[in-house]
Amino acid sequence: MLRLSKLTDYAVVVLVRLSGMEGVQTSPGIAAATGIPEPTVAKVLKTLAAGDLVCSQRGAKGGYRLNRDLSAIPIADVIAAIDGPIALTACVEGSSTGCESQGLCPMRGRWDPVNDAIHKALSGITLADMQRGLLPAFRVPVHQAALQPAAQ
Amino acid sequence: MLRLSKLTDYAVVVLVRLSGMEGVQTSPGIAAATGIPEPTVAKVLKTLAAGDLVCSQRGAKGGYRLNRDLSAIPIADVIAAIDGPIALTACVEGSSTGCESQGLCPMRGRWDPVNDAIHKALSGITLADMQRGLLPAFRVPVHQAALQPAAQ
DNA sequence: GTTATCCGGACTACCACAGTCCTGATTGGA
DNA sequence: TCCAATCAGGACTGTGGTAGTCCGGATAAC
Ligand code: FES
Ligand code: FES
Repeated sequence: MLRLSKLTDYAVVVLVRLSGMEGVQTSPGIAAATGIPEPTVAKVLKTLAAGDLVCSQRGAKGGYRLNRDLSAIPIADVIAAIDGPIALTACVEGSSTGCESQGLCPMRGRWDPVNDAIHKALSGITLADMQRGLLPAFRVPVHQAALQPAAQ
Repeated sequence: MLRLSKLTDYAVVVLVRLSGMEGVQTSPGIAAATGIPEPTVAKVLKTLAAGDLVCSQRGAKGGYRLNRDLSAIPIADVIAAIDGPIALTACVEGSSTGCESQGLCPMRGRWDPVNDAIHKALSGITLADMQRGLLPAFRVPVHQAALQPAAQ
């Protein structure tokens, strides 16, 4: 299904929420604002901090703050921070678990360009792009029939 | 990691192998030629047949045969046949498990353009492209046009 | 000193995937 | 006619990664 982890979805929500305020925001505050469980928000934020997407301030009155503007954060960075480097298959470079049939597989290295294409695609969309159209989202009725991916 | 299943990798290998010969080929034959375990090859072929990528001939002297040329099979089709419809997150259309916070999540529907961009990228690369290693490197359609969920 | 917050990790439950195998249905040939 | 080869479709199990939670410790404001 080519699906990315749910944590990445949360990360986008959290990052967009972080961009709204100027000062630092705490994990419980973001959890309350987004509806995501608090421990999960903390986990996401810690991972994002490790990926240099947000910076943290410890101690009382501490919290998290965006490191760059939303328009400077491509989705590829979020995915890489949460899910690790983008590696479609076990055979592309950068994958931890090497492929066992690298010696005789005729497709060796063939996935690399595909992987690169996806990476480029995800690097071309920033969080600011995703945020666009966010305003009416609160009152939009439940409606998901915009796309029909089963048209292959 | 945005990884797709290993079965999809096998499927590409199997399909490329199928394109080499003219007549039908059996599961054990392909397994021997590719080094992939025979039951796995059979499973992949059955799934590909269900997706109309290959056609099968039952009985003695039976086997599998490509339904279209490699250049007419985009990778998106292979992924869709093996891994199901491309759905990055649980919130995009086509996902089986709906998102539980659809009612109040501000990011609802925001992943659809991203998903569509990936789908377009994968539809622009065919198996023939992968076989040759020559890729239309700049056919990655991720620009402003891809962000409008009007196409497809 | 106390309190609020982040840090880093360990921990478990769960589910999708990978891989195998079995029982039929179909077809060609002996 | 009967048999052998082959696909069809599912059931089955082990494994690995993900989701989510929790704890003790470090840090900084008050
Ligand atoms: S399957 Fe890994 S190199 Fe081909
Ligand atoms: S997390 Fe599913 S709609 Fe936002």
